[in-house]
Amino acid sequence: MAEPKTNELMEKIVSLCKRRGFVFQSSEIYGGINGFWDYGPLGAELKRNVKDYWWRAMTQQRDDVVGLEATIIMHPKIWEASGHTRTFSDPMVDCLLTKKRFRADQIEPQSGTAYHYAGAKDETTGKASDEAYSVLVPPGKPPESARKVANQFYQQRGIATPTLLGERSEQVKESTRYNPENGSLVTEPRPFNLMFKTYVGPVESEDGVAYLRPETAQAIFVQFKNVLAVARQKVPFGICQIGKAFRNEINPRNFTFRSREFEQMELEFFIKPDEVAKNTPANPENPQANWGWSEWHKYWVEERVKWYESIGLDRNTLEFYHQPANELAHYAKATVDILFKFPFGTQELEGIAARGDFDLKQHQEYSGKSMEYLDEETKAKYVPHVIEPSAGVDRLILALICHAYHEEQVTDEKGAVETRVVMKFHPRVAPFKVGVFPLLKNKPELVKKAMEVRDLLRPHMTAFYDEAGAIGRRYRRQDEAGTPFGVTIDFDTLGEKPELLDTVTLRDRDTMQQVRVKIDELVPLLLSKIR
RNA sequence: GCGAGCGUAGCUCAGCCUGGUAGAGCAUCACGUUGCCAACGUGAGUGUCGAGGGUUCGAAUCCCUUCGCUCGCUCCA
Repeated sequence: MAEPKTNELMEKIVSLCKRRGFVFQSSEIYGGINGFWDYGPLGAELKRNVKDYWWRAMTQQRDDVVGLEATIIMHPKIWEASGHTRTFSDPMVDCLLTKKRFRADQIEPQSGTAYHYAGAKDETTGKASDEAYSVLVPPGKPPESARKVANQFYQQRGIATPTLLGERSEQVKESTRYNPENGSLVTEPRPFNLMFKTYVGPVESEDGVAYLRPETAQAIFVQFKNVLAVARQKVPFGICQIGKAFRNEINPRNFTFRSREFEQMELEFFIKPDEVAKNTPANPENPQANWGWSEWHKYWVEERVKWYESIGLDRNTLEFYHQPANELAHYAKATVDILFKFPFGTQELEGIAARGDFDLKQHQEYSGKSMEYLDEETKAKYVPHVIEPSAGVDRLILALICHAYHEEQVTDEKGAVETRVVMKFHPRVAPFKVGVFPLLKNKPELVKKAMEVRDLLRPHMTAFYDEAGAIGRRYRRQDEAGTPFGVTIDFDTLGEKPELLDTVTLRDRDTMQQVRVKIDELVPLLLSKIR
C-alpha cells in the first residue's frame, strides 16, 4: 500500500489524532501550552491498555518483580545524589555570531588579543548600531581577522557596509567568553534548569524548594530497602513503576514525542555484582541467579523486545543502538536503546542500561543509610548492581499510532476507488475491542437484539455500539478508531434463515472479511483474540 | 533560546497582496430512506478569523506585541 511522504504523513496522523480523539493539545482554548498534551477518549483507552499490559507482563506474571508507586515530589537531596541538580542546571552561552550554543563550563579557555567595538555605522545609508561587540584573535594574528568577524556581526544587524567604531584592543588570558571556533563574543552565561521547581509549604522560601521528579527511577532506588524488607525477594529481583516525570525541555518537538510532562515505565532489576555472581553463561531462556551483569543485560533487552512484539511492534520495525563507550554515562557499563522509525526520524522508545551500583551507592553516601544486601547463599554483603529498562509511555503511544496508521485503496462495487484510513492496532492495545451494529436502525427487532449483544460483550471488553448511518460508514468509523472487530446483527440473526438463528457476522478490521458466528460463541472467541 | 514559515468552522483549506465586519469540501446532529463496506433526500448548528494592542469612519486583511505549531540550528540527564 502506498504511504504518504514523511511530513505529510505526520500531519495526517496529528490530524487524525485530533479528529478522532486520540490526542489534544493541552489547554487548547487558552492558546495551548508548549510541551503538554492531553489524551482524548480513544487515546486514554489506548494508553491505559498499554500501561496495564506492561504492568501485567513486568510484575504480575513474574515471580521476581514487584511494583511501587511513589510520589512525584520527593526530598530535594535525592536529586543531588543522582546528579540531576548539577547536570540539569548547566549554564549555557550562545555565540553572538552563529547562535551556536555551548555549555559555559565546556568552552576551552582562550588567550590572545581581544578587539572591542562600540558599534558600527553605514556611511552611505546612515544606519548605525551602538551594540558593543568583541572578537578574540590568537596571539600574532593581525586585527584584520577580528574586523572581518565584527563586520559579519554588524551586517547581521542590518548594516550592509559597516564602518567599525571605537576599536580598542586588550590582551586576554584563559577567557571562556569567546567562541573557540570563530573568536566571536558569546552571551552571558544563562542558567538552564531542566527540573521543574516548586515550593513545599505555603511560604515560598529557599528552604522549601523541591522539584517535580525528572525521572521515576530514583524513587525506586530510595525505597530499595523498604521494598527489600517486605517483598520477601532475594537478589536478583526487580522493582517496577509507572508514573509521570517532568522536564523543562528547552524545545519540545515532534508532537508528543518530547513533552515537558510525560510518563515512564521503568524497571530497576537488582543483580549480584560480578565478583559475587559466578558469572555462568547459561541458556538465555532460563535466567540464573548467578548471571553476571552482561547476561542479565542481554536477557532484559530480549525480554523487552518480546514485549514490543506482543503489542504489534515487530522486531523489524525497531532498531537497536548499542551506545559506544565514549557516549555512555560515566556510571553505565552498557546501554542499548530500542528505537522506532517515526515519520520524523528514528527515535528512542526505551533505553536498557547496565548502571552498576552507581545509584544505590550515591544514595548510600548522601543519606548515610546502608544500601547493602546480605546474600544468604554466598554470605557476601554487597550493594546490588542494576539493570534498568526504562521506557517512555507517551512516545510508545505515538509509535503505536504511527505504526497503526494505514491508508488503503478500496474499490467499491461501482468501481470507484476510495481511500480507507485504518488504524491497525494490535487487539491487545486497541481502544475499543469490538463495535456492535444493528444492520438497520429503523427495525426495532434488530436494534433490540444488537443491544443485547452489546450487553453480553461489555463485561468482558470495551464494546462500542453504533446505529447511526449506513453500515459501511459505521465500519469505516471504527476502522479509524482501530477497533479490530465488528459484530453486525442482521435479519438472519433473527431467524430469517432458521439455520442461522442467533448468529451474527464478525468483521475483521484488517481484511474486511466477515464470518458467521453463533452469539453464544462470541465471548470466548473474541477473548481469545484480544488477550 | 536563535532564524524562517504558518495560525480562518470539528478536519482540510480559500479569502489577506489591493481594508467595507467569512466561504467551500468533508465531518457532526435531527428526520426520512438505507438488507453489509464512507449511498441518498430534507433540515440544522458552529467561527470572539490564535490572543492582546495600534492605525483607520471601518481590520481576517496593514503595523506592533504575545501565545501556539512546523522546519533548521541548539538542547536531549
